[in-house]
Amino acid sequence: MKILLIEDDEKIAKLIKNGFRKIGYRIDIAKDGEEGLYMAQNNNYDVLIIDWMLPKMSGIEMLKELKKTKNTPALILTAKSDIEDKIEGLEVADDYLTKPFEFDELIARVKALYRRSHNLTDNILRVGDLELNPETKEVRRAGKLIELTAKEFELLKYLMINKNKIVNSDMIHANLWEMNDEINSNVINVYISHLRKKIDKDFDKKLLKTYRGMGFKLSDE
Amino acid sequence: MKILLIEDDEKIAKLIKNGFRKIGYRIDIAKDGEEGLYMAQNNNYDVLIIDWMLPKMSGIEMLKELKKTKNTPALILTAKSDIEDKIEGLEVADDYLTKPFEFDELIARVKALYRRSHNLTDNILRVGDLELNPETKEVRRAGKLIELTAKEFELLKYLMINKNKIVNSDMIHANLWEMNDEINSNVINVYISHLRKKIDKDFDKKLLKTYRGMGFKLSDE
DNA sequence: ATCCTTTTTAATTAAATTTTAATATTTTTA
DNA sequence: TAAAAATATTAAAATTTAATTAAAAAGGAT
Repeated sequence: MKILLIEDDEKIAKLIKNGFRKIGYRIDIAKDGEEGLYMAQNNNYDVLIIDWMLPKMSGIEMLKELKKTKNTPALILTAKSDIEDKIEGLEVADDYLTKPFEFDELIARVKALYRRSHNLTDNILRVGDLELNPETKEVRRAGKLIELTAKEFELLKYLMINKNKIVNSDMIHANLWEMNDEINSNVINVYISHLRKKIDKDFDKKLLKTYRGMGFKLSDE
Repeated sequence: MKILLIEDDEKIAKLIKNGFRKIGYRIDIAKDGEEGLYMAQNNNYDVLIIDWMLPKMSGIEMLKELKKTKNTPALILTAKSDIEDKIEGLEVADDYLTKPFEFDELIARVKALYRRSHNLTDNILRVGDLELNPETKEVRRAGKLIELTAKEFELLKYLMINKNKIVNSDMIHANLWEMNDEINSNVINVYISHLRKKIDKDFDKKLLKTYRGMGFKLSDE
């Protein structure tokens, strides 16, 4: 999951970023409304978290502008005092949360937004006899539990969401690593290799295939 | 997809070139405005990427000149400082990007320009019962999945985009190979042969025909 | 701080695609 | 009909790309 946080207060930004990193989410940060708008327009984030009060362009303005062209789900952060008189602005947002808030609640709401927009109703992802439960983070093949590390899990989830599609390294990179992570090694190949060892090695039917010069595809055909 | 990059800084040029090669795009490089203009006028590129500051002729001048005769979509690269006072020049460009930029973003914008100019809405290409999905990179004939290598896929895509038209080896070469790749062999014939084996051999109706002295045509007539 | 696990890098090995080149086939035309 | 020209096919060489492995670095947990 890729999140864009638009928040001018560096401390809060860092705090939220670290919180989401702990649970394996990738997060980019924009420092004002304009930058946020630009980044949101030019990337495909799963969810936006936007502070109401921002330099250059308020969160609401920014979001109104964005929604003209793109429908990334967004959660607005507001102070209680703001909200009382200006509720109307919140209609563009998909959800909002008043500060101060519990971090767990922020996570829960972001997850909910993600699910809503991808219309995953807590659904288990399936490819052949391989199952992945995004909620419990359980992965099974032919009923047998498979243990994956966080990155392996994210990679598999990405491949499952894009099942039957060839996805190339750039797409994987854009989804599993943060924007400014330069990767000039073969991490992705290494993870593909690890994943194969865990999900395909002990089974006859291989689900994860390489398409040379094009990418990788997870499918049951 | 064929791109012309006009950039005098060799390092940056190489970087961009490699980035696009990774995702299977062909890219030629011009080192100054004049050379760029010449190459853009005399070839059919899908997209131009032009550095603003260039020896001999600035990117903007060059583009203004080009647009008199040809409407290749162009993206201008600028330093942030340039842009503030000279916005007016940017009107000739179809898009611009300020340095430093994220490579992913450049790719996304180039793709967007390409789609816009070709008004492609990511549609599945069809010729008779042969289908090619550029999104998933799936090729099927009569519903049956056909596996192609990267080059075979690109060739087929090119033929499908130009369905019912005779395309000759030079056109194919210009689109699937880089300009300075000298090919003095029969690669294209070899690929045509491979392609026939995969898409026509097992079927009665042959879709890919040779027109002696003229080229090849993919059609269902 | 230390240990353990995960992530990333780097080097090696393996494999498939791409290209070349030689040969065969088909079509044209003299 | 035979020779020449153009295209097809095939197999091998060259190149590129991916897989694997091991080690280093980074991150967490105790």
